[in-house]
Amino acid sequence: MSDAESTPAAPATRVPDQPALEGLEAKWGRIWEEQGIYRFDRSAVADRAQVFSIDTPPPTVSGSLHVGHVFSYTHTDTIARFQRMRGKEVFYPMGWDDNGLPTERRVQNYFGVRCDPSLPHDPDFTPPEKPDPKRQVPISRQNFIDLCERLAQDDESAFEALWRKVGLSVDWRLTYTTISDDTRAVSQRAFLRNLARDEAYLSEAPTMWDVTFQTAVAQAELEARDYPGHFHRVAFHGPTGPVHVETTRPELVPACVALIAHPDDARYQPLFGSTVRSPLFDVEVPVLAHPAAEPDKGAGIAMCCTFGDLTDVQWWRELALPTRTVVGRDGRVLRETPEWVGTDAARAAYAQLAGKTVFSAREQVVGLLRESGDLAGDPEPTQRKANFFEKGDKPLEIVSTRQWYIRNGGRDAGLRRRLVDRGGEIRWIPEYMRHRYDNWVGGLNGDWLISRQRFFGVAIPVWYRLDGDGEPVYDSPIVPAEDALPVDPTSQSPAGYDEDQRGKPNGFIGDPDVMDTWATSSLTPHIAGGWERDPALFDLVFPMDLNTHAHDIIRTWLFSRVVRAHFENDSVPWTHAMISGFVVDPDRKKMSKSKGNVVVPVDILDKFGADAVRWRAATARPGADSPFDESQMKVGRRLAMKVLNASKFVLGLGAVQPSPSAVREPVDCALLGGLDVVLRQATEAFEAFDYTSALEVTERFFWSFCDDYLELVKERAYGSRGADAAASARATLAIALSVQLRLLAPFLPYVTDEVWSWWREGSIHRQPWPVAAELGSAAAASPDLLDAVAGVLVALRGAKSQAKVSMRTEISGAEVRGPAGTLALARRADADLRAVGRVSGELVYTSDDSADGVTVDADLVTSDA
RNA sequence: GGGCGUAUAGCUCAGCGGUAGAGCACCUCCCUUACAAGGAGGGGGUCGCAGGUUCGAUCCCUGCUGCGCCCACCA
Repeated sequence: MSDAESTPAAPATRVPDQPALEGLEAKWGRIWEEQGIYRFDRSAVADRAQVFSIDTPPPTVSGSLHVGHVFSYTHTDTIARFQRMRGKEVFYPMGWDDNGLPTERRVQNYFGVRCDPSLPHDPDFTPPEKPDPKRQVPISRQNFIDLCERLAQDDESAFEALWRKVGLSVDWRLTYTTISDDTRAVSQRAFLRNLARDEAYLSEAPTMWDVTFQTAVAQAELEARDYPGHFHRVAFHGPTGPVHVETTRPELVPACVALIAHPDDARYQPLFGSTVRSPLFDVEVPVLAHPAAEPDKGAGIAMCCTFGDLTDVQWWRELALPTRTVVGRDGRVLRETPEWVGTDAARAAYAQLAGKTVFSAREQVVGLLRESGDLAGDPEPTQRKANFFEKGDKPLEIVSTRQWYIRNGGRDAGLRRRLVDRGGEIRWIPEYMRHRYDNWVGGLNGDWLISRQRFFGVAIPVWYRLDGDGEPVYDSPIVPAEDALPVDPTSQSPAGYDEDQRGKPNGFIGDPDVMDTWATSSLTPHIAGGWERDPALFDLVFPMDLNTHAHDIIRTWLFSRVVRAHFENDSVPWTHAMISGFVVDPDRKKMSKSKGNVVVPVDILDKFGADAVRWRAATARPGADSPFDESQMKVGRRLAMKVLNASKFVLGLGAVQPSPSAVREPVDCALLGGLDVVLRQATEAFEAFDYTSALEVTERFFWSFCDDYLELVKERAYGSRGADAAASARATLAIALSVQLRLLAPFLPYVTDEVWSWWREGSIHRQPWPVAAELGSAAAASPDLLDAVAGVLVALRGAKSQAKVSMRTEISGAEVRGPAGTLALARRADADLRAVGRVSGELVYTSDDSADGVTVDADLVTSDA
């Protein structure tokens, strides 16, 4: 068969005998880090056009990463790797969102402590050994913040380890956190600029308030949830008899400031302008008309309280109603009897509510109303929606507080329109995600509330003068110089004041609040890109090229960055937004801890390997939700294994020299012709951020390369038909392997770099993306020939399979029937076909243009024949 | 109630004016010296429903229905 001439020379390769996926992640993770494969090298960059910069979401480190995160970050990574191979210098930082409420909450549970800002700092404090969540130890603000930082660092290490395992090609030198000094300075600087331009302002107003965390929350953090309640038919005492309202919140009767019906509602028109008295509390309230009242809701007349819901706020504002607050910031009825509760009986009734939670107060009021005869009938159960803080578990109250806001168009149609237009400057992938943005921005009904009454966050960098009576002067805050940032106004004094003037008349106080974490993460392009810290860098990376995350944070993170870049840079923050779907459970339900259907990424990575998980992630198109299914991971694993085995085989054939000039056999030309098509399609898809199609087209080619082409030419590559024919096969195999490995590299970074290292120098991830020129003149060949040959090959195998014999079975001769065109092509590979089919005799080609495909009539040489 | 998406083989998804595709699962076969976490072959679909446009519709249009997500709905 093979003489000395045609036996492949010992290849200069380092192919292991038993290639395996195990261990690749540790091995390559280490090498990539040591060699700085993914480093952003600005010295290699002459201008902005050579950079591809990515704004990737800083995960909340106190939370947990789930498979959906792995998918979404992998999507980004495939693009990053493609762009890097295309010759771009990729700016791909990772951030950790470690400030804010989630970290505080985790610290409280983890260490069993709570923050009491009135306590002094204890430098020797150590957290309790056995945290008791029910009896949290009160500690000072500084001690609390120390614990937050400590725990965040642990969490960040764990997250980084996971991302490294996934194979994200981030430059880990660029990592930022949202609580670092640098970030706090950026966040405060941007805020001060907003303040100076009147884009940020302080205002006392009714605010959505979480009673558990005792902080204000923003519109974007609201979540409407079903909440069981009862309709109570309650009688107000009118001039001509009772006026019944229906309410789910009878405990707010003492907070009632008006009854309101629709101006056209004939039932109540006679009452407009008159007053009624509230039951139990005997407070006189007007009956008013307002178009927001809905005649077909409840009794058609509503009890307006300060504040039961956002409609109450609207009425209160538009009808200039008084404020009668009865629910405090702790979610309990105020202990002190309000001055508007006048009569002895009313005061006695109020006393029974004072200090109770709204829930207990409600029961109490219902009892009292029943006794007084002001409750008509029994309360009717109802399921209603109530607004919750997305991280909270009690319905929000509305309380009037002084808060900082950043304008976002919620109260300014012109600004709102400009921000919608900004959305139009961004290329959305998929396109329809733009609607989510438009809907959200178009539906805003208030500015962005950024202050939080919490501790572990970026301080609002302002102080307030105290007047001669020690009262704060809120309308002219004292601000620090930008070069003094970051500042902590609760421990540092403003310029021109001494610390001993803090809290004294004619002295100052620091703003005690911190900014919400979104107020800081809205600046990630600025934080990562070196805004005002490294202007040359910022010019190279901003506006960034790509933003990616799942669709749930379009309204928060995405929108807030658009707002900040609009104000600060008069620009979009990035030119492309690629939005991922969710990984949902097999029933297409959202994964959540409470449902117990969360898949832990580490488990799945350990079980199938990073390449397999990445493959599965890449099969989820942008925007599309993906049901989690382990059997899909197996397919990715099989592909990764196939890459190892097929490569080993190809290299073992001595196919190591990708020299296009040696390619002359028709089948070989056809293969490269087909690869040329694939190369173009994959490149085009990647350029359009369609990583799924890039993978699909590459993978389909790769499988047929393995199943058909490789089988077809292996005998020839061994030398069965002489040196030139062998050289043609080997050159083709080497070219095809080199190109396919690079096409697969963005998806399977571990196996492809492993295989690359067997025969080439350097990391595959720094190789140029393949181009048609590498294929030589064969690229122009039609792939049809290979398709025709594969058709005959399938028919030959089918004949054996149908006869239930081994594929090794010899065929003494066979008749191949099929369309003339197909047969003419197949004939050109007659020798290869006979070799792979083990046809000892002749293949007779009989044209039959009526045939659908190719069929084979084979004479099988069986042992017992 | 408004918006968006989606509906193709048991499952996950491609296709998108010209006689239905892939992978998984299933069935049959093959231990073949790259690969048994493999290989080969095969069965399986009136492309959600009803209209319309067209020579022709899974594909375009209209309506309906189911599912999912976002928003609104707290009297």
